[in-house]
This record gives sequence, structure tokens and C-alpha cells, in this order.
Amino acid sequence: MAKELAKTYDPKEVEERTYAFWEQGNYFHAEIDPKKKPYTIVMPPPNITGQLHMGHALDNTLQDILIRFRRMQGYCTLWLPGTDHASIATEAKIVEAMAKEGLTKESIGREEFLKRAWDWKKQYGGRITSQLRKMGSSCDWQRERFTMDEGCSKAVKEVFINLYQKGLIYRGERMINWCPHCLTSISDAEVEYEEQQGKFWHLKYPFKDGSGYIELATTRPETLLGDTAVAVHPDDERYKNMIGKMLILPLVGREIPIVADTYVDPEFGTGAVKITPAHDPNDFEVGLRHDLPVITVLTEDAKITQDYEKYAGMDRYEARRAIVADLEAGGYLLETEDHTHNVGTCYRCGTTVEPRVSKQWFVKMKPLAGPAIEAVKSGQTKFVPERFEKIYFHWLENIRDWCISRQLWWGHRIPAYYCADCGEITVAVDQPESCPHCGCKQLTQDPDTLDTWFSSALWPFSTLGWPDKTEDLAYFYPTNTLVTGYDIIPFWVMRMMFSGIEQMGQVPFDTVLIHGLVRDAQGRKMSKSLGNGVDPLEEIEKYGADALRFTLATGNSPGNDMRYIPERVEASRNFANKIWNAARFILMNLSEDEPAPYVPENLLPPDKWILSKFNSLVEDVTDHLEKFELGLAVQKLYDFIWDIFCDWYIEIAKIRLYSDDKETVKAVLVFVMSNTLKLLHPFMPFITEEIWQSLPHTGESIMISDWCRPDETLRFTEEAKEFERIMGAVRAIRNRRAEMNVAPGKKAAVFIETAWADTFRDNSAVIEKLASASSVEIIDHNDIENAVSIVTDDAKIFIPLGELVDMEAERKRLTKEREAAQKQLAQTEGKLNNQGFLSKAPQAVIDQQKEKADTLREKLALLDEQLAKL
RNA sequence: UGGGGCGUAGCUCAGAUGGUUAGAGUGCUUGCUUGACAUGCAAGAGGUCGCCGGUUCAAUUCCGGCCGUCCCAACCA
Repeated sequence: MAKELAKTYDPKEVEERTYAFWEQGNYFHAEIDPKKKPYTIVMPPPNITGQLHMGHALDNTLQDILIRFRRMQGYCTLWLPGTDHASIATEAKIVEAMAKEGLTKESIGREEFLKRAWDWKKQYGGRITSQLRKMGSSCDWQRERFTMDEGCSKAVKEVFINLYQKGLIYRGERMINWCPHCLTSISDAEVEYEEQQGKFWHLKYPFKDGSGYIELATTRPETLLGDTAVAVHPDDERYKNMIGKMLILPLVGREIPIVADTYVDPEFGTGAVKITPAHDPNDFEVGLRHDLPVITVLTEDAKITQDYEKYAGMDRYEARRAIVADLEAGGYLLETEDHTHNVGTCYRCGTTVEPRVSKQWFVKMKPLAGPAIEAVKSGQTKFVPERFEKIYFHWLENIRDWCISRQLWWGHRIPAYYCADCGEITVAVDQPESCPHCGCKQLTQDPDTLDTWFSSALWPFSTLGWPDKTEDLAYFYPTNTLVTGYDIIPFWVMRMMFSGIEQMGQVPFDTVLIHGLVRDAQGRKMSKSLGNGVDPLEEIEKYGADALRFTLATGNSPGNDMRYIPERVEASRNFANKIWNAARFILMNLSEDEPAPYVPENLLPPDKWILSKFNSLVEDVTDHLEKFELGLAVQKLYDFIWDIFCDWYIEIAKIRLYSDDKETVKAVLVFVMSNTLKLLHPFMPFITEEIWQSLPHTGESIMISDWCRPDETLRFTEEAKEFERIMGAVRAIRNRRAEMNVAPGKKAAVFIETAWADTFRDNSAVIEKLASASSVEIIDHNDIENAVSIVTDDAKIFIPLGELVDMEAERKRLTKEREAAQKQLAQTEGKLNNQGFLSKAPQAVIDQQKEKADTLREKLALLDEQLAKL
């Protein structure tokens, strides 16, 4: 005790030591306890390629706050961490690294490639988790999982086979999104649309019979090579008589028909559209309806195929230039205009996606989407804030089949085997000895892997041991809260929902807490290319993890984006320092012996006031946390600690601490401080632990101490109200002194005329201390000369300041104050004279207005009295 | 084109099942080395709560429209 603390809080040393202390105590580990209720969060697994960024910092701060809160409340809390193999992103990194050595995937082969990938995972996979530790994340590291570990892989196969057998997974030739850079298919959700400046080329396609031409417009002339028709609207008068006629495709010479299809908008362009079934999703559909040939003209890396000698090998943009030039030369180009349009790009590499017909594996979505929609409609799972349910519904209601196969090596290999003989597909956990259809031994596994999100979709149960019937699964599933950003709803939340329902028969979580993005100070998305990202680790280094967490939790309302303003972290750091110094002050005043708990009979008005305030704080913070209003909870704590506890109570406490009667005040200081630390602990875990350990305490760690509960014996509502009259007087006196430029050192006698004489008499020491009064005297009536007067709601206060009193200024000030009061009174009386108000407003509101009017009338009377004396 | 968010103090943002003197941080002004903290203390200035209507006794808060801004989705080749 009486421990010497440094003048400023140094987070660095404390954080490292404290985190180690927690891990040693095994406090993060969830031990199944049937007597307790479970509270579970599965962490959105960060990519193994990733570095901790502000998005992670926010996401994990919110989760840790919830977890620490529930743990202290007595739940058996499990926060399950892990990482994602991120097939496409990781594979890209490894390919990139290999390229530096002059190697390619093909040159080293699948096996060697995977070996490198696993090495890479070993080397970097732990980086992000060690960074999460720096944030103070209290996750159960003993249960850490990886989407490609044995258990998760088993779950993936199980689900694949399961869905396949139910007919919900199929293989088919479809139009998919293809990334020519990553050389793989990607799902609809992985395409990002981006507005691009392009051209609109007007072309003429001549009729075969030589009777002129039809004019059409395109943004992608290079796909002309694959045109197999031109479509017009069936009702378009301009073209009605041309339907069925044949055209000669320029440059190629192919004969193609004019077909009628309602897909064509007669209002747009020329009302005639060239149809390239192999390279446009809409054209593909048109092609199906009219039984048109599908001619692929682009290779996987978006180059013209060998079928078109002149252009073969050109990439799509080069081919575009060449074809436009040739069209122009051939007299087929009528016009070129500027055109902005949305172009789909790969969310990983930004390359323009090429729609492509290809054989892929798909999940049939309609049967899975229905129950997932229903689960949210019926309230089994709720979104916070609720409006995100709309986004969720919209995605699921308009969903198309999910393309799950990827032409990548790093990932879960599709458990499908093809027979060389009969060509049948066998789907199985392990490679079968022979083909079950024909007995042939020549089976080869599908070379493709699954979309990364296929395994993420199983995360809430695969990590708990499924498909085995584990104790963890029985106890912790369904989990409770899922915390993630709104941008992940279509990728992940939705897919976990239908997977959980389908495989487990139960939704994976009851609440989805959605947060927004952390943007830079100008409101731009943080991105590598802009170089505007703020590194959380650097901020922790500078200001401490608690300060960063506090910043992210404060003023961030669910679902809304926030800007990262460096000054705010500084303010949070200052708050940490404030707490540190409050603790330091208390410790300085503690003797060797721990103070005994306070005796209720000995409590003075300010003690009852602070205890009452503290009790409200417990209610407010708990209530806000339960409603996921983390920002409001932490704001309450800030206000209480700084404005109420430090600025008022500690200052008042000094009166007794420097006297002989210090036992009660010491006990109250310790009580309020250490319990407030508990309430703050979920937000600022490190500093609260450090201080709590220094203060008298029972138990090993604040993080496993009991959460505060509202306590009737702390509720001194009346006494607190009385004490606030004193505070009002103190504020008023300070205000007047400042206004009159009275030097702080100059103490003055204070005379008070009030209906609350006892209250003011009992607390005169407080007024003396906080309002620089040399003495406080309660008087019956005012006969003091040359005094400034102050009128509060509860009292008339006089301070004789001799020559400092400027009578004219006094009159002006009082008049001004009188006007303000008059105006307010008029407003209030207006309401009270309104019949509608009196008959319809609730009684409580009417009473409140009446009380306000009374107070104002009293105040006016007091002011009048003062003015009359001048 | 459809859906949604946001628009509150110079700046960044909270907030209210409709009734408050509309808040915080930061910035600004003034004064303070008051025995925890200048990463501090005290006092102060600063807002027609985007615009127009509606509902209501009462709207900054609820509803509708508009303007500005951002996002999501769809898309016309």
C-alpha cells in the first residue's frame, strides 16, 4: 500500500505484463460448466495473409467488450479465435513470391506448391493473432482454429457430400464471373462494380442479301468475334420486318440471324443488340432462348483464341483497338461516342472480370435461402441495427446459385472423383478404390478447390467439433453474438445462416451486431493504394491499447462508419492518464492498513451523493451493454469518472483527507474507484487491471471479478438532490468570481439566504473549499453593503467584495438575468395556460412545468428584490 | 432505376418511446504551477438540430416531399 505510482501512465510496460498475467491465469479459457449459461462469440477469422488493420481493431474491440462484460456477469464465456486460409489472396501472395525466384505454379507442381503454402502459413499465420493479443483480446487461444485444419476440413467434406446427396450441389456449365488475373472463377458476391469511362461504338452489320445493314452499338467490339445473332425487340416497328433475316458478321464473315427478344430495350442505343452468348450473361440467356451457338473467343487470361488468326494472342484491350481499326477501315464503324458504364471487377485484384461459360460446381441456393430468410423474419436471429435485415433479405431473395469451385490449389480440394472409364462422378470423403459405377480403378480427383467462404460458412459449428458430437458443440452452439462489418453480410453472415440451419437445424447465433467501416480523417476508405491506412499497432505503441480501444468504442454507433481522428486517441490517452492519477491520488492517501468498509451511518452528504451517482452508473452501463449500445455505455463511464468523481468528489474528499476524520471518505473513495474500474474494465482492460491490483481488493484479477449490480443501499435519491443544491451554489459563485476577475487566491466571505438552511449549513465546508470562500454564513435577510449578489434556484448568495463591486455593472447583469428568467417563465406559463396542453399532456409533464414555473417565479422575486436594493 | 445511411457548435461525432436550459471531444477566448493529473483546473463564447409541408396540446425527434452527400443493389448491349 501507499504505493508510489509514476506521474503519467505508461501503457507499454503494463500491457505486456498484464496480458501475460491473464494468460498465465488461464482466464481466457472457457471451461464448460453446466451450472453456468454459455455466452459465445466466434471471431470472424482474419486472413492469414493479413496484418492487423483498423477494421480488425474495431471488430475485436467490440467483441472483447462484450466477452469481458459477460464473463464478469458470470456467464461461461467463449470467444473462439482463428484464422482463414483465404485461398485466393494467399495463393496470389505465394505465386508472387515464387515469381521472384522465376518459378510458376506449373513449374513446381501442385504438391510442391502446397508445401510452400503451408510453410508460408507457418511463418505468417501467427502474425495476426499475436497482433490481436496486443489489443488485449481475451479469446480462448486453446481453442484457436484454422479453416484448413483437420477438423474444419472434415466438416467441409461432410457438408459438401451432404449437400451433393441432397441434390443441392451440382456441377454444370454456366456463365460465371472469371478473373483473368487470378485465373479462377469467382462468385457474384466477389464482383465489385466500378464506374468506368468507355466508348460506345456504333457499327453496321450488313444483310446477307445485300439489302443494306442494321445499326447497333457496343461497348465491347472485341466480342464481335463471338457474335451469333443480333437481337431486336419483337414489337419494335423499325425492325419487325427484319426478324429472321440473316446478317454477315463483319471481319468474320459468319452468317448470323436477327432474333426477337424482349430483353432488348428499344429506347436504348439503336434498339439492336449484338449477341455474344459466350461472353455476356444476358446474351447467354438470350442464346439459350433462341438456341444460339456459344462461341468462346477469349482464353482464360482474356486473350483472343487461336481460332481468329489475325487477332490470336492479343489481350482483350489490344484486340479491341485492332478490331475497331479494322472495322473503321472496312467501313463498318458509323460513330464513336463517350459512354460511362459500370464494369465488374475482381474484389481481390481489381482486374475487370470476364463473364465466361465454364463448367463449375454450384450450390443451389433457393432451397437454402428460404429457411434463412424465415429465421430472421421470425426473430430467431436479430440484426443490430435492425435495418441490416433488409440488406440480408434483399440478397437472399435475389440470390442466384453460388459458384463454389475455384481454379486454385490453396484450399479445400473438391471431394469429387471422375472415372476415366464411365465418366461418372463419385463424391466421397476419401478417394474410392474403384469406381462404384463401373469398378474401374482409374479415378482422378477434381483439381479445383472450394471458395474460401465455403469453409467460413461452417465456422460457428466446425470450430466446435462438428461433425463429431462434441461437448463443446452441445454446450456452446448456437452461439450468441456475431460481430462484423456490414460489407460482410452477403459473403459470410448469410452463408453461415443457411449452413447452420441446414446442417445443425438451428441458427448459428441469436444476434448479429453490425458495425461500419473505419475511415480516414477525410472520410475516405482506408486502403493500401491510397496509403491512408492507420496502423493500429503504431497507435498502440504511441497511446496504448486502452486508448485505442476507448477511441473505437466511443462515439461509434452500430452500423455507422466512423472516421479515425488522431486527436481523439490523444484525448483517450488523456482519459487513461486521468484515471491513473485519480488512482494515484487515492493510493497516496491510503495508510498501511487497508481501510475498513465505510459505516453507512457515518456517510456525509457528498458520500451519499457519489454513491447514488455510482449506483445509477451501474444501471446505465449494464443496460446499455445489454442493448449493444457500447458507445453510450462508455460515454457514461467517461462522464462519471471525469466530471463527477474526479472534478467533484475527489476535490470534496480532500477536505476530510486533510483532517482527522478521514476513514469514511477513504473507504468511499476506494469503493467507488475499484467498482468503477470494474465497469470500465471491458473497455480499458489493461489500466483497470493494473490499478485494481494496486487498490485493496479480493480475488485474483479484475477480469474474473463480479460485475456490479444495482444496490438499493446506495440509492440516496433525496440526499443526492439536496447535495446538488450545494453544487449549484458553488458553480454560481465560481461563475461570478470569474466574471468579475477575482483572483483565485483572494478568498471572500459568503452569505447565503435560503430556504434550505440546513443543507447549506451542513455543507459549508464544501462551499469554502470549492468556491474559495473564507467563510460561509447562513443569514435570514440581507443587509450586507457593497456585495455582489447571486441568485440560484435555491439560494440568494452575497459576497461583499468592497471596491470590486461595480453597482452599474451589477444592475445590468441582474437585469439581463431577469430578462432571461422572464422569457422562460412566459414560455412555461404559455404552456400552462393552454387548455390542450392541460387536458392532453401527461400529468408528470404538467407537474414538471408547474414546478419550473414556481422556481422561476421565486427566482424573479429574488432578482427584483436585489434590483430594488441597488 | 430500386433500397438504405447520413445532414445537430469551426472540426469529428453522440442523443431524444415527441415535453431537457440540445450534449461530448477537439479547437477558440479568459484566468490559474489550487499539496493526483498542464495528458491538468475553473469560467466563457459558439447551434433557427439541411429546406418545405403534415400529424400533435407540443416536433430538432414521428410521417411525406425536396436538396446535398455517401453506400448497397440492379443495369441499357
